[in-house]
Amino acid sequence: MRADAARNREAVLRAAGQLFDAADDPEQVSMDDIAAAAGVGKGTLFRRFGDRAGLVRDLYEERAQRLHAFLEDDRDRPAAGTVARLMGALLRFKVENRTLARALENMGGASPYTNSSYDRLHSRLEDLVVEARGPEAAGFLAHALLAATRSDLVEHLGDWPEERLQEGLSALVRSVLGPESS
Amino acid sequence: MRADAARNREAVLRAAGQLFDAADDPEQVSMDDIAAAAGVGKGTLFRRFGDRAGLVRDLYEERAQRLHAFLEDDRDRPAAGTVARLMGALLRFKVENRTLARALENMGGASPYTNSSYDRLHSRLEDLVVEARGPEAAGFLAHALLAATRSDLVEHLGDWPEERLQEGLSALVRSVLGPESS
DNA sequence: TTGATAAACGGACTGTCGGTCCGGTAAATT
DNA sequence: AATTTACCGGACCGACAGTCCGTTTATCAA
Repeated sequence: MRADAARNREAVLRAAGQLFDAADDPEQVSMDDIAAAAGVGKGTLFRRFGDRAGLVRDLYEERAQRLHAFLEDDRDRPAAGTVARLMGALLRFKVENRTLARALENMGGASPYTNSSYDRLHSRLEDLVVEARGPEAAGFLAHALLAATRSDLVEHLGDWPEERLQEGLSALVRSVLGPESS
Repeated sequence: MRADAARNREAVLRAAGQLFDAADDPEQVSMDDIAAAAGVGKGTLFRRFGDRAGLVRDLYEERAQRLHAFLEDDRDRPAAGTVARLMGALLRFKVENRTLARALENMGGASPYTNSSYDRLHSRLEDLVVEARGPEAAGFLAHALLAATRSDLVEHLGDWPEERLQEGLSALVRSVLGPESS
């Protein structure tokens, strides 16, 4: 990748990140806005990212790296509470990246599910569910846990204090994995 | 409402229903398509339904009446298994109305949550959760149960036999409400 | 240093779609 | 039959995702 290309890629991701963070609704952020804010032509956006979904996915996954790094560190902590910590961290992430997460999840197609971050979370969670209660329905239960952090649900419950959401999530985790999982 | 207006309203809902049923992706169905299929001008659509979201909501709620009628009948059946029956019926509904449900849930804003069908399901479910395990986190748990039937999840799991989805849902219900809930 | 080459650039352009507007049409009412 | 008024349809508009192509520039070999 040529140097100017790499520089522009960074500029675009940074600009898009700021615009999504500042917006209440992902639809307020157009591709033209992003190009303008990055000081770049529109063609550059589409050449690099393919389409809007690609740009949003790349930005989301870049931000999700922090989350996955945390989960990696978490591997050598006590097993009890691992799922609770994972879900807690995920909710934090969704709250901190509300608009970007909504952009990703509303993109149509199977967008909430066609990104590597989701796959990684799901397979980790599935393993933990199997460990805690056996293989029966483990795949589905892992999806169900993740569905409880869907960003439009978080948005819908926007006037709840985050603490209350965390308690709800925690009750859900205890229900699915058993009381010793906290 | 004038007679021709009522007639056109019906024609539009019927046409829209057929188009969504035939489509794989809600975005394949444009407002122009619906107007043309209904034999009606575009203005008529927007005058009656306000915008695309309004039309989709009205159509969805019309179809959901069957579901709510079933849930009403279900009130005088044994309490054990009520939640499981409700969730099962809801999943059936989502499968039978896959594309329409995706249209509703992807409409942006808090669209999956701003329709009377969701509110009714949520409050019924919340009551049942309170009855089974007390008020703690009941509201959130009811949302979480409903989130497990999100139509894009159903879509993502499109190659699972419906039976397997039902089993997963059933395992989730037993976890949240206790084993005597089946 | 320079010249050739291919990658990258940018912004004008296109097609589509949701939503509006308004001159015409026909129900309803007397 | 005349009048009113809600309703109709489709031409029109603005916005946006995505494309195209003439121009620029990084790279590298001579």
